[in-house]
Amino acid sequence: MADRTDELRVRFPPSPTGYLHIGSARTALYNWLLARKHGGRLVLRIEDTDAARSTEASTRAILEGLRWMGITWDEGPYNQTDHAEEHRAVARALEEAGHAYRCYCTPDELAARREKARAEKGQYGYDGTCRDLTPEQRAAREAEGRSHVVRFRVPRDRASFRYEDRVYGVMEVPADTIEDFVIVRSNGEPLYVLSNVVDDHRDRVNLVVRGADHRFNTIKQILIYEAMGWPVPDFGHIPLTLDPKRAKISKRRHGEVVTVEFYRDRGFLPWAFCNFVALQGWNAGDDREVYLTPEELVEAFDLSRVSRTNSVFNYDPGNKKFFTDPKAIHINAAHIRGIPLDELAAHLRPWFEREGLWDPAWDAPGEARERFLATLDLIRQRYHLLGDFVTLGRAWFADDFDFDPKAVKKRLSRPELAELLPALAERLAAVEPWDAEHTETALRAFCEERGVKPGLVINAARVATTGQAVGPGIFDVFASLGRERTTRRIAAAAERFFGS
RNA sequence: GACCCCAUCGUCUAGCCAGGUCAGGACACCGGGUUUUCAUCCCGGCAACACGGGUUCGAAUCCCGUUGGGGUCACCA
Repeated sequence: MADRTDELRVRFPPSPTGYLHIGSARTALYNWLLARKHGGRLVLRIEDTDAARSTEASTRAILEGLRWMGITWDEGPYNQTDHAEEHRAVARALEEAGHAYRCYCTPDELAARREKARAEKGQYGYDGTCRDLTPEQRAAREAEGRSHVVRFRVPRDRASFRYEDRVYGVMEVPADTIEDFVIVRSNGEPLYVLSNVVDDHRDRVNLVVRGADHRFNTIKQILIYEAMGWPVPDFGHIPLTLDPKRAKISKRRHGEVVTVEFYRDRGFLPWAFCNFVALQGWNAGDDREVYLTPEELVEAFDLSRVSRTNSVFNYDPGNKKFFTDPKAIHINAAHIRGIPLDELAAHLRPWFEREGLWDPAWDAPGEARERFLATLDLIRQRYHLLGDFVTLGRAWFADDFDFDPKAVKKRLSRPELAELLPALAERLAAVEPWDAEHTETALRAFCEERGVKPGLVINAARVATTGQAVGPGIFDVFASLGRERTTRRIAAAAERFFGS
Protein backbone atom coordinates (compact mmCIF):
# COMPACT_ATOMS: atom_id res chain seq x y z
CA MET A 1 0.00 0.00 0.00
CA ALA A 2 1.28 3.43 -0.86
CA ASP A 3 2.35 5.63 1.96
CA ARG A 4 0.16 8.50 2.85
CA THR A 5 2.36 11.42 3.68
CA ASP A 6 -0.24 12.80 6.03
CA GLU A 7 -0.34 9.61 8.05
CA LEU A 8 0.73 10.14 11.62
CA ARG A 9 3.76 8.06 12.45
CA VAL A 10 4.88 7.87 16.05
CA ARG A 11 7.30 5.58 17.77
CA PHE A 12 8.31 4.11 21.08
CA PRO A 13 12.02 3.36 21.30
CA PRO A 14 12.91 1.89 24.69
CA SER A 15 16.48 1.05 25.49
CA PRO A 16 16.59 -2.48 26.85
CA THR A 17 18.54 -1.77 29.98
CA GLY A 18 15.98 -2.70 32.58
CA TYR A 19 12.28 -3.10 33.01
CA LEU A 20 9.39 -1.19 31.57
CA HIS A 21 8.78 1.42 34.19
CA ILE A 22 5.81 3.57 34.78
CA GLY A 23 7.27 6.60 33.02
CA SER A 24 8.20 4.72 29.85
CA ALA A 25 4.87 2.98 30.01
CA ARG A 26 3.15 6.33 29.90
CA THR A 27 5.25 7.48 26.96
CA ALA A 28 4.34 4.29 25.13
CA LEU A 29 0.69 4.75 26.03
CA TYR A 30 0.54 8.34 24.82
CA ASN A 31 2.13 7.37 21.52
CA TRP A 32 -0.23 4.46 21.14
CA LEU A 33 -3.21 6.66 21.94
CA LEU A 34 -2.12 9.18 19.35
CA ALA A 35 -1.65 6.53 16.70
CA ARG A 36 -5.07 5.07 17.39
CA LYS A 37 -6.77 8.41 17.52
CA HIS A 38 -5.42 9.66 14.23
CA GLY A 39 -5.31 6.41 12.35
CA GLY A 40 -1.55 6.51 12.41
CA ARG A 41 1.07 3.93 13.03
CA LEU A 42 3.22 3.16 16.03
CA VAL A 43 6.74 1.94 15.43
CA LEU A 44 8.49 -0.05 18.12
CA ARG A 45 12.23 0.15 18.04
CA ILE A 46 14.67 -1.35 20.50
CA GLU A 47 17.50 1.07 21.05
CA ASP A 48 20.19 -1.40 21.92
CA THR A 49 23.08 0.75 20.76
CA ASP A 50 24.62 0.56 24.17
CA ALA A 51 25.59 -3.06 23.90
CA ALA A 52 27.22 -3.12 27.28
CA ARG A 53 23.99 -2.39 29.08
CA SER A 54 21.45 -3.92 26.76
CA THR A 55 20.12 -7.37 27.49
CA GLU A 56 17.86 -9.83 25.79
CA ALA A 57 15.99 -10.37 29.06
CA SER A 58 15.28 -6.69 29.29
CA THR A 59 13.86 -6.59 25.78
CA ARG A 60 11.59 -9.47 26.63
CA ALA A 61 10.43 -7.80 29.82
CA ILE A 62 9.63 -4.60 27.99
CA LEU A 63 7.69 -6.32 25.23
CA GLU A 64 5.85 -8.35 27.80
CA GLY A 65 4.95 -5.22 29.71
CA LEU A 66 3.64 -3.54 26.59
CA ARG A 67 1.63 -6.59 25.60
CA TRP A 68 0.15 -6.80 29.05
CA MET A 69 -0.91 -3.18 28.87
CA GLY A 70 -2.54 -3.90 25.55
CA ILE A 71 -0.23 -1.58 23.69
CA THR A 72 0.14 -2.94 20.20
CA TRP A 73 2.57 -1.70 17.62
CA ASP A 74 2.16 -1.55 13.89
CA GLU A 75 5.80 -1.95 12.96
CA GLY A 76 8.77 -3.56 14.60
CA PRO A 77 10.21 -4.29 16.93
CA TYR A 78 13.25 -3.15 15.02
CA ASN A 79 16.70 -3.31 16.51
CA GLN A 80 18.74 -0.19 16.34
CA THR A 81 21.98 -2.15 16.07
CA ASP A 82 20.78 -3.64 12.79
CA HIS A 83 21.22 -0.20 11.31
CA ALA A 84 24.62 0.67 12.68
CA GLU A 85 26.14 0.79 9.20
CA GLU A 86 23.49 3.23 8.09
CA HIS A 87 24.21 5.44 11.08
CA ARG A 88 27.89 5.47 10.20
CA ALA A 89 27.10 6.28 6.60
CA VAL A 90 25.11 9.30 7.69
CA ALA A 91 27.96 10.38 9.91
CA ARG A 92 30.27 10.16 6.90
CA ALA A 93 27.86 12.12 4.77
CA LEU A 94 27.68 14.79 7.44
CA GLU A 95 31.45 14.89 7.57
CA GLU A 96 31.81 15.12 3.81
CA ALA A 97 29.32 17.93 3.66
CA GLY A 98 31.23 19.79 6.34
CA HIS A 99 28.50 19.41 8.95
CA ALA A 100 30.73 17.25 11.10
CA TYR A 101 34.41 16.92 11.74
CA ARG A 102 36.93 14.67 13.35
CA CYS A 103 38.03 15.60 16.80
CA TYR A 104 41.28 14.21 18.11
CA CYS A 105 41.06 15.51 21.63
CA THR A 106 41.41 12.75 24.18
CA PRO A 107 38.97 12.28 27.01
CA ASP A 108 41.68 13.35 29.44
CA GLU A 109 42.36 16.55 27.56
CA LEU A 110 38.67 17.27 27.38
CA ALA A 111 38.20 16.66 31.06
CA ALA A 112 41.12 18.91 31.92
CA ARG A 113 39.80 21.75 29.80
CA ARG A 114 36.33 21.31 31.21
CA GLU A 115 37.70 21.54 34.70
CA LYS A 116 39.59 24.68 33.86
CA ALA A 117 36.56 26.28 32.25
CA ARG A 118 34.46 25.33 35.23
CA ALA A 119 36.96 26.89 37.58
CA GLU A 120 36.89 30.07 35.54
CA LYS A 121 33.13 29.90 35.53
CA GLY A 122 33.05 29.89 31.76
CA GLN A 123 31.05 27.80 29.35
CA TYR A 124 32.51 24.37 29.42
CA GLY A 125 31.08 22.85 26.31
CA TYR A 126 33.56 21.65 23.72
CA ASP A 127 35.96 24.49 22.99
CA GLY A 128 36.34 23.85 19.26
CA THR A 129 39.98 22.85 19.27
CA CYS A 130 39.55 20.51 16.30
CA ARG A 131 36.69 22.34 14.64
CA ASP A 132 38.80 23.97 11.97
CA LEU A 133 41.78 21.72 11.58
CA THR A 134 43.54 21.90 8.22
CA PRO A 135 44.03 18.67 6.29
CA GLU A 136 47.71 18.86 7.26
CA GLN A 137 46.93 19.18 10.92
CA ARG A 138 44.55 16.26 10.70
CA ALA A 139 47.14 14.16 8.94
CA ALA A 140 49.65 15.02 11.62
CA ARG A 141 47.33 13.78 14.36
CA GLU A 142 46.50 10.65 12.45
CA ALA A 143 50.20 10.06 12.08
CA GLU A 144 50.59 10.35 15.81
CA GLY A 145 48.22 7.47 16.00
CA ARG A 146 45.52 9.47 17.72
CA SER A 147 42.01 8.16 17.44
CA HIS A 148 39.12 10.48 16.81
CA VAL A 149 35.47 10.97 17.49
CA VAL A 150 33.18 12.73 15.06
CA ARG A 151 31.58 15.92 16.23
CA PHE A 152 28.65 17.73 14.74
CA ARG A 153 29.59 21.22 13.61
CA VAL A 154 26.94 23.30 15.32
CA PRO A 155 26.18 26.35 13.18
CA ARG A 156 27.53 29.53 14.73
CA ASP A 157 25.64 31.95 12.54
CA ARG A 158 22.65 32.33 14.83
CA ALA A 159 22.17 33.72 18.28
CA SER A 160 19.80 31.00 19.33
CA PHE A 161 18.14 27.77 18.33
CA ARG A 162 14.44 27.30 18.63
CA TYR A 163 11.66 24.93 17.81
CA GLU A 164 8.03 24.74 18.65
CA ASP A 165 7.16 21.99 21.05
CA ARG A 166 3.68 20.52 20.83
CA VAL A 167 3.44 20.53 24.62
CA TYR A 168 5.87 23.16 25.87
CA GLY A 169 5.37 25.71 23.17
CA VAL A 170 8.34 27.67 21.88
CA MET A 171 11.66 26.34 23.12
CA GLU A 172 14.54 28.69 22.55
CA VAL A 173 18.09 28.46 23.86
CA PRO A 174 21.17 30.59 23.32
CA ALA A 175 23.22 29.05 20.53
CA ASP A 176 26.41 29.02 22.55
CA THR A 177 24.90 26.62 25.07
CA ILE A 178 24.90 23.91 22.43
CA GLU A 179 28.38 22.51 22.03
CA ASP A 180 29.77 20.60 19.06
CA PHE A 181 28.43 17.31 20.27
CA VAL A 182 29.89 13.92 19.51
CA ILE A 183 27.96 11.79 17.05
CA VAL A 184 30.44 8.93 16.58
CA ARG A 185 32.62 7.42 19.26
CA SER A 186 36.32 6.85 18.77
CA ASN A 187 35.60 3.16 18.28
CA GLY A 188 33.39 4.02 15.34
CA GLU A 189 30.07 3.46 17.05
CA PRO A 190 27.41 6.10 16.46
CA LEU A 191 25.77 7.73 19.45
CA TYR A 192 22.12 7.90 20.37
CA VAL A 193 21.67 11.48 19.30
CA LEU A 194 22.59 10.48 15.74
CA SER A 195 21.22 6.95 15.50
CA ASN A 196 17.90 8.08 16.86
CA VAL A 197 17.53 10.69 14.13
CA VAL A 198 18.59 8.32 11.37
CA ASP A 199 16.14 5.71 12.59
CA ASP A 200 13.28 8.13 12.98
CA HIS A 201 13.92 9.41 9.50
CA ARG A 202 14.07 5.93 8.02
CA ASP A 203 10.92 4.96 9.89
CA ARG A 204 9.31 8.15 8.59
CA VAL A 205 8.36 9.25 12.07
CA ASN A 206 6.68 12.62 11.92
CA LEU A 207 5.81 13.15 15.55
CA VAL A 208 8.17 12.43 18.40
CA VAL A 209 6.55 12.18 21.83
CA ARG A 210 9.03 11.52 24.60
CA GLY A 211 10.01 12.59 28.10
CA ALA A 212 10.84 16.21 28.85
CA ASP A 213 14.36 15.12 29.72
CA HIS A 214 14.99 14.96 25.97
CA ARG A 215 14.32 18.61 25.26
CA PHE A 216 17.95 19.46 24.69
CA ASN A 217 18.52 16.44 22.50
CA THR A 218 15.74 17.79 20.34
CA ILE A 219 17.65 20.99 19.68
CA LYS A 220 20.67 18.97 18.58
CA GLN A 221 18.67 16.50 16.59
CA ILE A 222 16.83 19.15 14.64
CA LEU A 223 20.24 20.46 13.64
CA ILE A 224 21.07 17.04 12.24
CA TYR A 225 17.79 16.82 10.33
CA GLU A 226 18.48 20.22 8.83
CA ALA A 227 22.06 19.38 7.93
CA MET A 228 20.84 16.27 6.14
CA GLY A 229 18.05 18.15 4.46
CA TRP A 230 15.51 15.80 5.98
CA PRO A 231 11.98 16.78 6.98
CA VAL A 232 11.92 17.65 10.65
CA PRO A 233 9.27 15.86 12.68
CA ASP A 234 7.09 17.56 15.24
CA PHE A 235 8.16 17.14 18.83
CA GLY A 236 6.08 16.95 21.94
CA HIS A 237 7.72 16.47 25.30
CA ILE A 238 5.79 15.17 28.22
CA PRO A 239 6.44 16.09 31.84
CA LEU A 240 8.23 13.70 34.11
CA THR A 241 6.80 11.65 36.92
CA LEU A 242 8.54 12.20 40.23
CA ASP A 243 8.47 10.46 43.56
CA PRO A 244 6.96 12.10 46.66
CA LYS A 245 10.31 13.72 47.35
CA ARG A 246 10.30 15.09 43.83
CA ALA A 247 13.10 12.91 42.65
CA LYS A 248 13.05 11.07 39.36
CA ILE A 249 11.60 7.63 39.78
CA SER A 250 13.76 4.64 39.05
CA LYS A 251 13.68 0.99 39.83
CA ARG A 252 17.01 1.22 41.52
CA ARG A 253 15.70 3.69 44.07
CA HIS A 254 12.06 2.76 44.30
CA GLY A 255 11.95 -0.92 43.54
CA GLU A 256 9.16 -2.90 42.00
CA VAL A 257 6.50 -0.29 42.58
CA VAL A 258 7.63 1.63 39.50
CA THR A 259 7.63 -1.37 37.17
CA VAL A 260 4.71 -2.40 35.03
CA GLU A 261 4.97 -6.03 35.99
CA PHE A 262 4.42 -5.10 39.60
CA TYR A 263 0.93 -3.90 38.75
CA ARG A 264 0.21 -7.02 36.79
CA ASP A 265 1.36 -9.17 39.70
CA ARG A 266 -0.57 -7.18 42.26
CA GLY A 267 -3.84 -7.67 40.48
CA PHE A 268 -4.35 -4.64 38.31
CA LEU A 269 -6.50 -4.82 35.26
CA PRO A 270 -4.18 -3.81 32.44
CA TRP A 271 -6.48 -1.17 31.14
CA ALA A 272 -7.13 0.24 34.60
CA PHE A 273 -3.39 0.64 34.95
CA CYS A 274 -3.27 2.47 31.64
CA ASN A 275 -6.15 4.64 32.76
CA PHE A 276 -4.25 5.71 35.86
CA VAL A 277 -0.98 6.22 34.05
CA ALA A 278 -2.65 8.36 31.39
CA LEU A 279 -3.89 10.69 34.11
CA GLN A 280 -0.38 11.48 35.30
CA GLY A 281 0.18 14.56 33.22
CA TRP A 282 -2.97 14.64 31.17
CA ASN A 283 -6.67 15.22 31.63
CA ALA A 284 -9.52 15.86 29.27
CA GLY A 285 -10.49 19.16 30.82
CA ASP A 286 -13.75 17.80 32.16
CA ASP A 287 -14.29 15.96 35.41
CA ARG A 288 -13.90 12.56 33.90
CA GLU A 289 -11.27 10.24 35.29
CA VAL A 290 -12.45 6.72 34.67
CA TYR A 291 -12.21 5.44 31.13
CA LEU A 292 -13.46 1.89 31.08
CA THR A 293 -12.41 1.19 27.52
CA PRO A 294 -9.44 2.15 25.35
CA GLU A 295 -11.85 3.60 22.82
CA GLU A 296 -13.11 6.15 25.32
CA LEU A 297 -9.59 7.29 26.16
CA VAL A 298 -8.52 7.36 22.53
CA GLU A 299 -11.46 9.60 21.84
CA ALA A 300 -10.71 11.94 24.74
CA PHE A 301 -6.95 12.06 24.54
CA ASP A 302 -5.19 15.03 23.04
CA LEU A 303 -1.55 16.06 23.11
CA SER A 304 -2.50 19.69 23.51
CA ARG A 305 -3.95 18.91 26.92
CA VAL A 306 -0.82 17.33 28.25
CA SER A 307 0.45 19.28 31.24
CA ARG A 308 3.83 20.96 31.45
CA THR A 309 4.06 20.32 35.16
CA ASN A 310 5.84 17.28 36.52
CA SER A 311 3.56 15.03 38.48
CA VAL A 312 4.21 13.19 41.69
CA PHE A 313 3.62 9.50 41.86
CA ASN A 314 2.03 9.37 45.26
CA TYR A 315 3.07 6.21 46.95
CA ASP A 316 3.93 5.55 50.53
CA PRO A 317 6.56 2.88 51.08
CA GLY A 318 5.51 0.44 53.72
CA ASN A 319 1.82 1.23 53.52
CA LYS A 320 0.07 -2.13 53.37
CA LYS A 321 -3.30 -0.95 52.19
CA PHE A 322 -2.05 1.65 49.75
CA PHE A 323 0.99 -0.11 48.40
CA THR A 324 0.93 2.28 45.45
CA ASP A 325 -0.74 5.55 44.55
CA PRO A 326 -4.20 5.34 46.18
CA LYS A 327 -5.80 6.75 43.10
CA ALA A 328 -4.40 3.93 41.01
CA ILE A 329 -6.07 1.44 43.33
CA HIS A 330 -9.30 3.39 43.25
CA ILE A 331 -9.33 3.40 39.46
CA ASN A 332 -8.63 -0.31 39.40
CA ALA A 333 -11.57 -0.90 41.73
CA ALA A 334 -13.77 1.22 39.51
CA HIS A 335 -12.78 -0.91 36.53
CA ILE A 336 -13.35 -4.15 38.43
CA ARG A 337 -16.85 -2.95 39.19
CA GLY A 338 -17.51 -1.48 35.80
CA ILE A 339 -16.30 -3.77 33.06
CA PRO A 340 -18.44 -6.51 31.52
CA LEU A 341 -18.50 -9.67 33.59
CA ASP A 342 -17.15 -11.91 30.88
CA GLU A 343 -14.13 -9.64 30.52
CA LEU A 344 -13.59 -9.66 34.23
CA ALA A 345 -13.83 -13.43 34.24
CA ALA A 346 -11.19 -13.67 31.53
CA HIS A 347 -8.79 -11.51 33.52
CA LEU A 348 -9.50 -13.51 36.64
CA ARG A 349 -8.92 -16.90 35.12
CA PRO A 350 -5.14 -17.01 35.68
CA TRP A 351 -5.69 -16.01 39.29
CA PHE A 352 -8.08 -18.88 39.82
CA GLU A 353 -5.81 -21.26 37.97
CA ARG A 354 -2.84 -20.38 40.09
CA GLU A 355 -4.88 -21.22 43.15
CA GLY A 356 -6.13 -24.42 41.61
CA LEU A 357 -9.65 -23.09 41.81
CA TRP A 358 -10.54 -22.83 38.16
CA ASP A 359 -13.44 -24.94 37.03
CA PRO A 360 -13.43 -25.66 33.28
CA ALA A 361 -17.21 -25.57 33.38
CA TRP A 362 -16.96 -21.81 33.87
CA ASP A 363 -15.61 -21.58 30.37
CA ALA A 364 -18.52 -22.92 28.43
CA PRO A 365 -21.88 -21.26 28.18
CA GLY A 366 -24.21 -22.84 30.65
CA GLU A 367 -25.54 -22.73 34.13
CA ALA A 368 -22.15 -23.15 35.81
CA ARG A 369 -20.80 -20.15 33.99
CA GLU A 370 -23.87 -18.10 34.74
CA ARG A 371 -23.54 -18.89 38.41
CA PHE A 372 -19.86 -18.06 38.33
CA LEU A 373 -20.47 -14.70 36.69
CA ALA A 374 -23.30 -13.92 39.09
CA THR A 375 -20.98 -14.65 42.00
CA LEU A 376 -18.32 -12.37 40.55
CA ASP A 377 -20.88 -9.67 40.13
CA LEU A 378 -21.98 -10.04 43.73
CA ILE A 379 -18.54 -9.87 45.28
CA ARG A 380 -16.74 -7.50 42.94
CA GLN A 381 -18.46 -4.46 44.37
CA ARG A 382 -16.02 -4.10 47.22
CA TYR A 383 -12.84 -5.56 45.73
CA HIS A 384 -9.91 -3.47 44.59
CA LEU A 385 -7.56 -6.03 43.12
CA LEU A 386 -7.94 -9.18 41.06
CA GLY A 387 -6.27 -11.17 43.79
CA ASP A 388 -9.04 -10.24 46.19
CA PHE A 389 -11.33 -12.68 44.42
CA VAL A 390 -9.22 -15.63 45.44
CA THR A 391 -8.15 -14.35 48.85
CA LEU A 392 -10.97 -12.37 50.40
CA GLY A 393 -13.39 -14.17 48.13
CA ARG A 394 -11.98 -17.65 48.39
CA ALA A 395 -14.97 -18.92 50.32
CA TRP A 396 -17.10 -18.54 47.21
CA PHE A 397 -14.97 -20.97 45.32
CA ALA A 398 -13.48 -23.35 47.86
CA ASP A 399 -14.18 -24.82 51.23
CA ASP A 400 -10.68 -24.40 52.60
CA PHE A 401 -10.89 -20.65 53.13
CA ASP A 402 -9.29 -18.78 56.00
CA PHE A 403 -11.12 -17.03 58.79
CA ASP A 404 -10.11 -13.48 59.44
CA PRO A 405 -9.11 -13.63 63.14
CA LYS A 406 -10.48 -10.16 63.81
CA ALA A 407 -13.79 -11.10 62.25
CA VAL A 408 -13.98 -14.23 64.37
CA LYS A 409 -13.19 -12.31 67.51
CA LYS A 410 -15.76 -9.69 66.75
CA ARG A 411 -18.61 -11.81 65.42
CA LEU A 412 -18.09 -15.36 66.66
CA SER A 413 -17.37 -14.88 70.32
CA ARG A 414 -20.77 -14.58 71.95
CA PRO A 415 -21.39 -17.83 73.86
CA GLU A 416 -25.05 -18.08 72.89
CA LEU A 417 -23.94 -18.65 69.31
CA ALA A 418 -22.76 -22.09 70.31
CA GLU A 419 -26.35 -23.14 70.44
CA LEU A 420 -27.85 -20.68 67.95
CA LEU A 421 -25.68 -21.60 65.01
CA PRO A 422 -26.51 -25.31 64.79
CA ALA A 423 -30.16 -24.50 65.27
CA LEU A 424 -30.01 -21.89 62.52
CA ALA A 425 -28.34 -24.35 60.19
CA GLU A 426 -31.09 -26.80 60.83
CA ARG A 427 -33.76 -24.21 60.24
CA LEU A 428 -32.20 -23.03 57.00
CA ALA A 429 -31.87 -26.57 55.76
CA ALA A 430 -35.63 -26.70 55.45
CA VAL A 431 -36.14 -23.39 53.63
CA GLU A 432 -37.88 -23.76 50.32
CA PRO A 433 -37.17 -22.38 47.84
CA TRP A 434 -33.58 -21.42 48.55
CA ASP A 435 -33.29 -17.77 47.73
CA ALA A 436 -32.51 -14.46 49.41
CA GLU A 437 -36.12 -13.69 50.18
CA HIS A 438 -37.00 -16.98 51.82
CA THR A 439 -33.81 -17.37 53.76
CA GLU A 440 -34.33 -13.89 55.15
CA THR A 441 -37.87 -14.66 56.23
CA ALA A 442 -36.72 -17.84 57.88
CA LEU A 443 -33.77 -16.26 59.63
CA ARG A 444 -35.79 -13.35 60.97
CA ALA A 445 -38.48 -15.66 62.22
CA PHE A 446 -35.81 -17.75 63.85
CA CYS A 447 -34.38 -14.72 65.66
CA GLU A 448 -37.83 -13.62 66.71
CA GLU A 449 -38.50 -17.00 68.27
CA ARG A 450 -35.19 -17.03 70.05
CA GLY A 451 -35.53 -13.46 71.17
CA VAL A 452 -32.16 -12.40 69.70
CA LYS A 453 -31.28 -9.52 67.48
CA PRO A 454 -30.97 -10.48 63.83
CA GLY A 455 -27.66 -8.63 63.65
CA LEU A 456 -26.04 -11.06 66.03
CA VAL A 457 -26.97 -14.04 63.94
CA ILE A 458 -26.44 -12.36 60.62
CA ASN A 459 -22.97 -11.16 61.39
CA ALA A 460 -22.01 -14.49 62.86
CA ALA A 461 -23.34 -16.22 59.77
CA ARG A 462 -21.31 -13.95 57.51
CA VAL A 463 -18.09 -14.89 59.22
CA ALA A 464 -19.10 -18.53 59.38
CA THR A 465 -19.86 -18.74 55.69
CA THR A 466 -17.21 -16.45 54.22
CA GLY A 467 -14.51 -16.01 56.85
CA GLN A 468 -14.92 -12.27 56.51
CA ALA A 469 -16.61 -9.60 58.58
CA VAL A 470 -17.50 -7.61 55.52
CA GLY A 471 -19.19 -8.61 52.34
CA PRO A 472 -22.43 -8.52 50.41
CA GLY A 473 -25.81 -8.65 52.11
CA ILE A 474 -25.98 -11.94 53.93
CA PHE A 475 -29.05 -13.28 52.16
CA ASP A 476 -27.42 -12.72 48.82
CA VAL A 477 -24.47 -14.59 50.23
CA PHE A 478 -26.74 -17.49 51.20
CA ALA A 479 -28.35 -17.54 47.79
CA SER A 480 -25.01 -17.41 46.08
CA LEU A 481 -23.38 -20.08 48.21
CA GLY A 482 -26.31 -22.45 48.04
CA ARG A 483 -28.09 -24.36 50.74
CA GLU A 484 -25.60 -27.10 51.22
CA ARG A 485 -22.52 -24.95 51.73
CA THR A 486 -24.38 -22.39 53.79
CA THR A 487 -25.82 -24.79 56.30
CA ARG A 488 -22.71 -26.92 56.49
CA ARG A 489 -20.49 -23.91 57.20
CA ILE A 490 -22.79 -22.47 59.81
CA ALA A 491 -22.90 -25.78 61.61
CA ALA A 492 -19.18 -26.27 61.20
CA ALA A 493 -18.44 -22.84 62.64
CA ALA A 494 -20.28 -23.81 65.80
CA GLU A 495 -18.12 -26.90 66.00
CA ARG A 496 -14.93 -25.08 65.23
CA PHE A 497 -15.30 -22.00 67.40
CA PHE A 498 -17.51 -23.29 70.19
CA GLY A 499 -17.06 -27.03 70.12
CA SER A 500 -15.38 -28.69 73.03
C1' G B 1 27.56 26.93 38.20
C1' A B 2 25.28 27.75 33.07
C1' C B 3 21.01 26.96 30.12
C1' C B 4 15.82 25.45 29.77
C1' C B 5 11.12 24.30 31.98
C1' C B 6 7.56 24.38 35.87
C1' A B 7 4.75 26.51 40.28
C1' U B 8 -3.60 25.95 42.31
C1' C B 9 -5.92 21.57 48.24
C1' G B 10 -1.44 16.09 51.11
C1' U B 11 -1.71 13.79 45.75
C1' C B 12 -3.75 13.91 40.46
C1' U B 13 -5.86 18.19 38.47
C1' A B 14 -9.98 22.12 36.15
C1' G B 15 -9.78 27.27 35.68
C1' C B 16 -4.85 30.86 32.92
C1' C B 17 -3.99 31.68 26.33
C1' A B 18 -9.05 35.67 25.03
C1' G B 19 -8.49 39.22 33.75
C1' G B 20 -14.68 39.84 36.69
C1' U B 21 -19.48 33.38 39.81
C1' C B 22 -18.26 31.31 47.51
C1' A B 23 -11.23 28.82 42.91
C1' G B 24 -14.46 23.28 40.55
C1' G B 25 -13.68 17.77 40.37
C1' A B 26 -11.23 13.15 41.86
C1' C B 27 -8.22 10.29 45.41
C1' A B 28 -6.92 10.25 50.50
C1' C B 29 -8.69 11.89 55.29
C1' C B 30 -12.81 13.27 58.81
C1' G B 31 -18.18 13.32 59.92
C1' G B 32 -23.26 11.77 58.93
C1' G B 33 -26.78 8.52 56.59
C1' U B 34 -28.36 3.66 54.39
C1' U B 35 -27.62 -1.52 55.81
C1' U B 36 -27.27 -7.31 59.07
C1' U B 37 -21.45 -5.96 58.03
C1' C B 38 -18.18 -2.35 55.18
C1' A B 39 -13.08 -2.56 51.95
C1' U B 40 -20.12 -0.99 48.98
C1' C B 41 -23.45 3.16 48.10
C1' C B 42 -25.36 8.33 49.23
C1' C B 43 -24.66 13.14 51.66
C1' G B 44 -21.55 16.62 54.08
C1' G B 45 -16.75 18.56 55.79
C1' C B 46 -11.42 19.67 55.96
C1' A B 47 -8.02 21.49 52.47
C1' A B 48 -4.76 25.34 47.59
C1' C B 49 -3.84 30.00 43.82
C1' A B 50 4.69 29.74 46.70
C1' C B 51 6.28 34.97 47.95
C1' G B 52 6.97 40.22 46.58
C1' G B 53 6.16 44.05 43.31
C1' G B 54 3.66 46.04 39.06
C1' U B 55 -0.48 46.78 35.15
C1' U B 56 -5.89 47.23 36.02
C1' C B 57 -11.96 49.60 38.56
C1' G B 58 -10.77 44.37 39.22
C1' A B 59 -5.23 39.44 38.95
C1' A B 60 -5.01 32.29 40.26
C1' U B 61 -5.26 34.34 35.24
C1' C B 62 -1.00 39.54 32.15
C1' C B 63 4.37 41.60 33.27
C1' C B 64 8.91 41.70 36.39
C1' G B 65 11.61 39.84 40.40
C1' U B 66 12.47 36.33 44.44
C1' U B 67 12.13 31.58 46.29
C1' G B 68 11.32 26.55 45.47
C1' G B 69 11.28 22.16 42.40
C1' G B 70 12.67 19.57 37.99
C1' G B 71 15.54 18.71 33.55
C1' U B 72 20.06 19.14 30.61
C1' C B 73 25.07 20.23 30.32
C1' A B 74 28.95 12.25 28.44
C1' C B 75 33.02 8.91 23.49
C1' C B 76 24.61 6.71 28.22
C1' A B 77 20.06 6.14 26.04
